[in-house]
Amino acid sequence: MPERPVKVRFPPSPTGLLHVGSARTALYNWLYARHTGGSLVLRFEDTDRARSTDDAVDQALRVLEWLGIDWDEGPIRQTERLPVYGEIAERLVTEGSAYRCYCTTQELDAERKQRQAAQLPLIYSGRCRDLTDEQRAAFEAEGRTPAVRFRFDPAGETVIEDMVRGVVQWDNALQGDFIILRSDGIPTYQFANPVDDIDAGITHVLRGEDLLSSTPRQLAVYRALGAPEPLFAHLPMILGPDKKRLSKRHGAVSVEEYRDLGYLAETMRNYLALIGWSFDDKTTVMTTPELVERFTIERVNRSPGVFDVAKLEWLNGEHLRLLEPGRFAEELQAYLERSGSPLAADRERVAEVAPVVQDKLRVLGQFEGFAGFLFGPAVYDDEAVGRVLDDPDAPRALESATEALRRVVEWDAGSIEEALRGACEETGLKPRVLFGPVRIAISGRTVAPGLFESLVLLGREESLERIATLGRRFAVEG
RNA sequence: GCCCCCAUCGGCUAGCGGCCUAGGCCUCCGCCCUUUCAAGGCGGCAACACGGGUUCGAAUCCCGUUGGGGGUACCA
Repeated sequence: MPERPVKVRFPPSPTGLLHVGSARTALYNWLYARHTGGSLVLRFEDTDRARSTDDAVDQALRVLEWLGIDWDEGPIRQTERLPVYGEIAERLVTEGSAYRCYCTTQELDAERKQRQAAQLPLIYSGRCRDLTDEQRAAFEAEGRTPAVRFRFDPAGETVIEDMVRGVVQWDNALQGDFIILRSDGIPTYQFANPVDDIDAGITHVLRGEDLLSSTPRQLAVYRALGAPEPLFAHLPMILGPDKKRLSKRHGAVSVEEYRDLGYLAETMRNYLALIGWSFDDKTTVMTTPELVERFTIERVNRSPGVFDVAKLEWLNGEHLRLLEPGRFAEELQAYLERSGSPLAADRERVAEVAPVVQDKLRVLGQFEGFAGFLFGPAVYDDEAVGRVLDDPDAPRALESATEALRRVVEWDAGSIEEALRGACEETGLKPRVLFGPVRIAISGRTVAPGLFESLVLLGREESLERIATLGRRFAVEG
């Protein structure tokens, strides 16, 4: 095989939301193209007119953009190239590599049922393989519109050397003649896919393992057309926690959902790369440039992998912490805007608060609940408040904290900490006993950013106000 | 039914005949730190599916079994 520069492609069918499995395939193709200095072609396989939608195309484009996966050619749509497939199919018919098939769906179904019962492989019988001109004319006269079938030579076997699976072979007798052009003239995947790959000069086909068994048919098209064959790399499937094919049943399955939950694109690239590929025995957290530099097909593994949200979440925390503080604030702001959060309006505040939450969040979506009290009135969690009300030391804690905070001269984290620790000594209360009620008083919850930083951001007046408000509840309820 | 692929801790994986009393990461469980939570530090539980071979030696090679996945469409 002559050396050609690497050219890969990502050909989703726009029939729904872009799945994490498809995204992983897109990522691998992109990483391979970038790693090798090759190019990536984006193509929408929309020959299933019933299920393909423009919305799905737009959505895929948006996801790819968000993921930072860019392409060098396209996007092209197969429905824009219909005449091309028609011409090539016609050529194959003329050359004898394909023929018109007049069988109806009902006839085909009946045939299949028979074979099923006889425990035979479910392939087309070849009934229309060698029709005479008279027979064809008769069918036409009946009003039947033919589909075009590829004449698959049943002799011998098809062998490929898959880049991840090694040698894989199939008995050609078990392939059967497959349809390349439906009776309405629209090409099938088995045909349009290789035709486009040939036209684009694709050198490597990296795709999901679910497409492995369609390889012999596509290769047959390459051969019939006398085109140079690509190298194949079939990637392991991504499974749900129950080891079944990942689907909506398993929860979030589209990339967009993870984006909306507050995952970083950087995290998705890192995580997706790790299902089915590894750099070595100890590297987990990788930036995208590192991924590009390190990605090779040789290290792609063969076995299917389970999509593990827990690890994805952990990894997102890692990437959040890796962000330079300014970038973190930007990501946070962008996320809040995109998700329509009211907090997004106060950009300055977001920038102020960002530093105190950067090392605590795992996903950006936690921000509102975590730091919302710094943007407006605290939302009091009943359980947290109950904890304070049940605490016999709480009134004293709130009181002494109030006094200490009143005395603070410079309202900064250091001075506040000093003052509150002083209050601990005066009252003899342990830090956790004294700080706990204060935290709940100002934030409404037990889980929040650092106490001192929060007090600084809230300001003295508001802080004291909130502490007093909670204190008053002892009079009423306590 | 038929064809193809796969098989290491609960999950992601390292391992490409001796370096393996099987390593890393996530999860989980302890402990430490501490201002709750988170983060961080330390430690722990936990796997070569099974059965035959080959070999001086097998997680690594071969065969079979079992299990899982995919395909078998005028879907892609």
